Amino acid sequence: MPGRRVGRIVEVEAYLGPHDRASHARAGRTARTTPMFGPPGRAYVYLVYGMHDCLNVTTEADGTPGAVLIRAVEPLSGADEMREAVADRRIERRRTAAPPGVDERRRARPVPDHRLAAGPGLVAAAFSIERSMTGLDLCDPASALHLELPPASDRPVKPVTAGRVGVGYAGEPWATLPYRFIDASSPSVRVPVGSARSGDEPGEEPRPRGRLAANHRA
DNA sequence: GCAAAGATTTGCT
DNA sequence: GCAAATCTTTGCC
Repeated sequence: MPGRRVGRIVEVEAYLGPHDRASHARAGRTARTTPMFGPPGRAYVYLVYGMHDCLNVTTEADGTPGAVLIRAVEPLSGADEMREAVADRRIERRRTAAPPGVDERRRARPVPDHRLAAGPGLVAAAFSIERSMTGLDLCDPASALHLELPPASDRPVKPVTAGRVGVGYAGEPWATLPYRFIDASSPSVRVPVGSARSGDEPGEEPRPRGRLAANHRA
């Protein structure tokens, strides 16, 4: 399928229920957080900082809140489509005129493939994800946006854990619990210093991994 | 009803 | 390295 955007999920963060002071579910079941309380495998897309959409995948049984934030994806195919989608969204969300020369400079020095979806807001932009996709069944291959299992031949994950980003307001222990999961083998992530190496011992079960795929056009 | 802060990215100093 | 851009949701009066 031409233009199909596919990438390897290389960084995620886990958000738990109301007891997790860093989770949106800390406010309980509200209009915004209702999807977090729904069935697993569905999309929960929210707006952060008034400008970026972020994709979460619900994880718990229906009635129990929990989700995983997709923080970074390494493009495997459709990189040009992603670049176009990111550029489109930047223009789309721009309310004030861009400084002169900015767009020209960007065209002259395009973002390298591995950085196209190297952040939660960029993942949404690169895959044309928006809040209206909340509730979408990401486990259904027919969904415009969905999760896929990689072939066994994929390079192995170098699992690393770290504290979640931007949740200092939650206080301890929530701000520093190792709920951020990184594949250090990817050029699309930056491994923080002092982060804990986890698993990856010989003979251990392969770590879960996955891909994000978009069939829809930008 | 209003004020504050936010699971971020970008561009300039 | 820092501050701006931008708007929704939550918390408190």
